[in-house]
Amino acid sequence: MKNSYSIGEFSQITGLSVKTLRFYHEKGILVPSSVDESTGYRFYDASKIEKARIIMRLRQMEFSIEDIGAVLGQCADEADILSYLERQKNILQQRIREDRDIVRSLDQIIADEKSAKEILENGKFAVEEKNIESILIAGIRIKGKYSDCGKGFGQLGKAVGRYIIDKALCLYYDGEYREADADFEPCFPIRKEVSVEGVSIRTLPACRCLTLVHRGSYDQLGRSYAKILSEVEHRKSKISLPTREVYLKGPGIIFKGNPKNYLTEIQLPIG
Amino acid sequence: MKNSYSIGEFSQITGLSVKTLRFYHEKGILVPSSVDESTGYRFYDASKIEKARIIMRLRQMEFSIEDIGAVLGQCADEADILSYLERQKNILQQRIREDRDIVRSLDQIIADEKSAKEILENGKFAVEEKNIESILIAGIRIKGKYSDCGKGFGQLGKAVGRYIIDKALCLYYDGEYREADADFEPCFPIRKEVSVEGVSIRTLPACRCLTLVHRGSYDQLGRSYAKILSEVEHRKSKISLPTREVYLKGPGIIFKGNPKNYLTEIQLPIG
DNA sequence: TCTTGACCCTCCCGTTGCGGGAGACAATAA
DNA sequence: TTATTGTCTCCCGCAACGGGAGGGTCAAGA
Repeated sequence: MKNSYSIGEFSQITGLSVKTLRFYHEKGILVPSSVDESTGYRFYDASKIEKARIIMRLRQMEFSIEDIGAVLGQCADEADILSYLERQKNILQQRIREDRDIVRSLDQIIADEKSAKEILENGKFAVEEKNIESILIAGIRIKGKYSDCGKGFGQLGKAVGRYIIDKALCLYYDGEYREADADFEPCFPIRKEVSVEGVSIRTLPACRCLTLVHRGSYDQLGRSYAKILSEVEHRKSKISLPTREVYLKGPGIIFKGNPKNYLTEIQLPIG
Repeated sequence: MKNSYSIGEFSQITGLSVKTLRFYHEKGILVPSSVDESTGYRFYDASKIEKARIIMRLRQMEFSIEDIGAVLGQCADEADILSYLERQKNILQQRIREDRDIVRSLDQIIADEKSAKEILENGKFAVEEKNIESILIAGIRIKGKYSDCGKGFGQLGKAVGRYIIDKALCLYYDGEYREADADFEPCFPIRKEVSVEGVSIRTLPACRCLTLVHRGSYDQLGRSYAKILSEVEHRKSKISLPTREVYLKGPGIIFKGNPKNYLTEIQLPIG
């Protein structure tokens, strides 16, 4: 058992690369026991093995070199570094929270795209009668032009973005198309009741609906309305307000995409 | 509404810093609509605003510049980038897992240190009679020298490290001190039954014990044993095997610390 | 028309924790 | 003695910018 190791041997022993050892020397956190003055060769003794182990442990816990320097300078016992440990823990927990938020958005986008793809491939694009379940929603009621709809979704996103669990929809309180003074309500299904100024949170009741999935840009929606309304007339059903549009696939969060592939489900509650 | 913005105006509009815009230009992911040949001034038109927004969204999701370049080159719709999104999600989930593991270790160390501090300050260091609850443990039984104990803990750490929920302990199956051929079992309390080759997983039954917390290095343990055994004799109690030592504070995960502050609870089960 | 201040340009350095490689000595083996 | 490792220092690169130097450009007021 020697008590003086060259940098290569010490690297073998500790598992730290030669480069890393030189770097730690430069940073002053793991200084060789001796350095040959003429050759500059570094030599480490056994006591440095323990120190190297400490540094590795701290690095595994994502401590910065600077922090490790401070810790090694001040502490000899774990009790001394409690504050450092807690700070590190907070930093990591913060990063976990951020990463989780991102993963949630990614999941949302992925799920949305997959279901849209499903519909595009297997959808019938015909009038159907369905039961719609009740959902908890957040909405902002607007009287004005349909083009203000986007603003409503923007506000909603800021207000309850964290709680959205499904695709955007819009409620229409007029029985007919209106160029101006339309009465409608952009909504998001949410997973939790929260109270936000100016946002209505409530449960939309279950209902039986005639539905039709419209494929294409929004200015072509009229055609699909014509189709579904002719079916309503044929059945002599009565529509109750508000009617709904569910935006199965619209301009995405990242890309606007091609309007030809937009999917919108028209839902008309009947009797 | 102009349709040509200087880099400063465009920076105001998009919220991206001038430096960042120049950087994105250099990387080729957000190229100005025109560059004045003589002055080098960059000019952006309205179409770039949307592109800037896309880039910001992707950056928020921690996509690298390189990936963003690839995405922008190949895709125009979210459906096209599903694979990228999933890859990104996996990367983030992996990081979350790693961070969580670190946080767990940190928590463990913090909790251990705090409870050790508590004992150091308020401990009685006298023989006490206590009820010990049953615990699920993982152990490796060893016949040899007490100094092999550390190896056992090492193996256990590798085998069930993820499931450890409390301080290390050791069971002693000999009624007396043995220099060689000692029969003992290093153990960790664990939170989950797992099966590992060579590791015994079982529930240690509850029992009533005489206990004494020893403060100091392990080679001084004999004194505390003398103290507690004299109490046993005084009470005329009978000790049942195995006896236990719980390592309340020993050489830490990071620092070895000062042996004078080590804390070891001796537990002798009585009739 | 001149000046002033705001704006823009390029180029270089710094960040973190190393890894890769060049060119030059040093130590060891055949 | 030579060949092969081992080691040294110095420099560049990474990712995604931020800071600053030193210099040219633009629009408005005097």
